[in-house]
Amino acid sequence: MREFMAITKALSDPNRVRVLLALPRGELCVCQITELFSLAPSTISKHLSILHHAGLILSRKSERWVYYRLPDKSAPVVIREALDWVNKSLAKTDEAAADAKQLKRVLKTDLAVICRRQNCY
Amino acid sequence: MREFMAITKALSDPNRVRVLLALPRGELCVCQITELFSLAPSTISKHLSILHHAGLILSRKSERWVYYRLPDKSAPVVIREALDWVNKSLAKTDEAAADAKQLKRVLKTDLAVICRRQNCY
DNA sequence: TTGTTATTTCGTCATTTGGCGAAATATAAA
DNA sequence: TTTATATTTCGCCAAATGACGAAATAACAA
Repeated sequence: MREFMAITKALSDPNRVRVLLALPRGELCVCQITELFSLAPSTISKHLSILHHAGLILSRKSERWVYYRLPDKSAPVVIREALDWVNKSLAKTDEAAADAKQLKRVLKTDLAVICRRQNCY
Repeated sequence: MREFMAITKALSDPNRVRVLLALPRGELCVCQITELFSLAPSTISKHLSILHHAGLILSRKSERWVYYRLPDKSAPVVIREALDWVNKSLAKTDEAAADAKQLKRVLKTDLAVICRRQNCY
């Protein structure tokens, strides 16, 4: 029950759901997600921490960057079903399409440029 | 997206999830649910309103009582999948078992007796 | 070493949430 | 009608939440 509530609480914020919708195309580092949503890095970090704590995303550290990704088929059933439900329900919505478009732009931009941009906040 | 977030927000409170776990055995009126969870009637009413607004439960008024139930197969896919996910994930947990046991006791008790008991709060 | 940079943690603030009791509403009974 | 009762709405309060910037941490570069 505790584990399940961690998942539903993680899913109860729209920005966290948007993160889950952005990740199926592949892992993203914190600054890319920050750029995608135009929120403060500390805010994004908190959201990612909540998603990670619930088991909805995994992380990998490489050099100076932390990359977050969706778990694979070996994840617990409750997690896989939650992620399937989210994607099936929202993948084709306008919001997801708008984020996908913006994500394409972010992915085209050099990572160093994006990270430097964060200092403006 | 808005509709989806109404569902995830409704699922983000443990007492509301407990309501969904209590209903598969059949509809319950507000005072039965109030008795089951030992919360104030106004609190239960608010929870039921949130679940109802999200489409996770349906209501029926009969005489002085309002009965809440789970939607049937004709409900939107997003709703059915959410309810399936909740039940599949939690039906066999200790919390659900404890509530089921308590529910049996509530169902054995005369409705009039239960309702009168609410005045004690 | 020192400095740079990506991320996280901490402290603060405004908003939301979940709880309650009192009052309002709606329906049945007298 | 008046009374009783089941539920909802309203107003309040304490706690949780989501946002931010500043400071701390971690890892690379000079």
